[in-house]
Amino acid sequence: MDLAAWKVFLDAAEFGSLSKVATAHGTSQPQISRWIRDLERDCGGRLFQRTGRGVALTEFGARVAPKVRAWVASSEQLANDIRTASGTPIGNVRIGSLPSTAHPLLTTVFMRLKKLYPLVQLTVREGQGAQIETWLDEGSVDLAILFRISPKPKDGDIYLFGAPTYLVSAAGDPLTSRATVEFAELDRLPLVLFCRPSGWRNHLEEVAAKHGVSLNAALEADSLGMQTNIVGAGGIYALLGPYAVAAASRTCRLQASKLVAPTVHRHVALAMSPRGKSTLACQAVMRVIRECAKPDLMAANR
Amino acid sequence: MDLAAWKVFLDAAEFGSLSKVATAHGTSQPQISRWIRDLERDCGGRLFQRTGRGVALTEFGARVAPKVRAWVASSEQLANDIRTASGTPIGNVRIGSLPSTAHPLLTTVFMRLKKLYPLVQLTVREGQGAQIETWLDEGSVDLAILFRISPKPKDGDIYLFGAPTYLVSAAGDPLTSRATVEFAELDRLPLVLFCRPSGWRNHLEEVAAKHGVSLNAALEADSLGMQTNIVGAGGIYALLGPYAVAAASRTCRLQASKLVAPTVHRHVALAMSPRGKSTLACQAVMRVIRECAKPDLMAANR
DNA sequence: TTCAGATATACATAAATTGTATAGGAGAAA
DNA sequence: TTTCTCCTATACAATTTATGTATATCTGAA
Repeated sequence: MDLAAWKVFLDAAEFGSLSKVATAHGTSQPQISRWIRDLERDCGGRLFQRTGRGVALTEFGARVAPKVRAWVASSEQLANDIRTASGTPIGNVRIGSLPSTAHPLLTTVFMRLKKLYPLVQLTVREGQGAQIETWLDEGSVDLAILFRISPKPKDGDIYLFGAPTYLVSAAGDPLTSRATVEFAELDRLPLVLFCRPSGWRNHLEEVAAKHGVSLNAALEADSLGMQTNIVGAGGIYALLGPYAVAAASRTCRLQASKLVAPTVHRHVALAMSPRGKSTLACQAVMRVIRECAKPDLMAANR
Repeated sequence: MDLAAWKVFLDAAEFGSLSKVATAHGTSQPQISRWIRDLERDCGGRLFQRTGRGVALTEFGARVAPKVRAWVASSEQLANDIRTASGTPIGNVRIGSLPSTAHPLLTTVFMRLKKLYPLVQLTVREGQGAQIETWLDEGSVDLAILFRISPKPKDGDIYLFGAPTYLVSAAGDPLTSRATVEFAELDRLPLVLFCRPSGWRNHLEEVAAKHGVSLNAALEADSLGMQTNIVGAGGIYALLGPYAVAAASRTCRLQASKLVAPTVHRHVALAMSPRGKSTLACQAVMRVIRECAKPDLMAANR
């Protein structure tokens, strides 16, 4: 009764493909093939029918799948119970984060965590907003740090701090030489924007429409590095948060001006996966993140 | 959540000693030590307190032990369910057997089993009567083949066939030259008998007392091989069943005479462990054993 | 303080797991 | 039907992991 192998079995039953399971688990396809073979050897019967286009549960496989599902759930429940009972946060916590906030916030979190809870292991995946949300829903990350637009937290989200939006250009650009720039000035300005679908992109378009401003998406790029370099070359502008500006400034000589009238505000939020197991380790990481996100600490790190 | 490791944990909690667990599992002590260490690493807390005279559960260990016990039970339950659902007998079946009946009965069983149910793996342990009963009670064997004296089966035992008792001597001995020998003739005869405690030994003594015969235990030996060789050297007699006689005859030149007036009868019985899991494999093995024990087949193999 | 009995560690060896490359098959499309 | 494509299974080499032996270390008892 190998827990990992049976979890693979359940995944394979769901995906209908060993290759996809291999990708999802970050391993090779032959490996999955062997694990399933071993399970079948131990059971004395075929669990899957190989169809040349993937795998499908046999009648036997379908019969045991629900029992296995229940057992896997109870096993993970027990693992959590034990770790909770130990009183020491331990285990792996997976965080999905925006590239811009990964550093320095998560760097600080990591250092602090190592000191306070050395047994907690952090896994950080970087991604764009929509992808991080997908990860959260799938349960492939436990926590996420992302932008929220709504002024009030919901779904158990915790708002860490607000993030105004800056118009970013190459150094020396007259438009961004002042401390602030009005939203209306964005009209027909060549912008590099994030690819759709993006909640942030939608929000920008909405605000623009409300103010009769037409956004000119000269380029769509999800890569922050690419946005940065394009903007650095001059003649094109980006709309970024403070972290992204700070990070980008280390690479190119840039100049940023705060967007006002209206200010476009986002919130950096800490979100939990709805499928999340609320382990001690997870709680500890959340606690540390909130501590590290205190404004005074942030200022010191910025 | 490694099932095997947690079973070791439970055993260690019961025995209070890693060394004993190692012996019971047929592995080395450092191995057990490492498994426990790994469990403790994964849990984030000490499960055992090392006392210099073994190990004792910590408060934490005591707290998780019942949950682990329940989970281990449910896991094994599931394993059985799955194998039963497969419809194919599979898995390991452990049989405790008397040395005398291990061959040829179990040899035949093994061959037949391999043909009918190739996925069933047999583990045969040989031992004396009392030890086999211990194994049955402990659950360290699933099935046992042993002697029963009572004329009627009980406890779910299945009687395979009757086994009369023979007086065995070296070849050429006048006392055993006839086909039968009367019980009364055993009086003061130098005998090699099985060690106490032994149900068989007790039964012999009882019968002897009832007939006013005094048994002379010139030697007590549980080893069948030793009994055989001693008897083969002459001047001393043994009381054995037909299988033992047949097996011994292949080693030494012996002569056997059936004990009568009264005949002392035992039954070769198939017993199940009270803690036994009635798997398909176990049922298959029992079926095959009963088939192989049919008198006509036995005669052909004798 | 010494001794007996137990667990932990070091290291060499044996075994298993894993990934890459490749072969073999079953459906889909022409 | 035939070809093509996508997927699973197998061979093999390299690495990692697990295991046993010998030994060190520790704790409680006399």
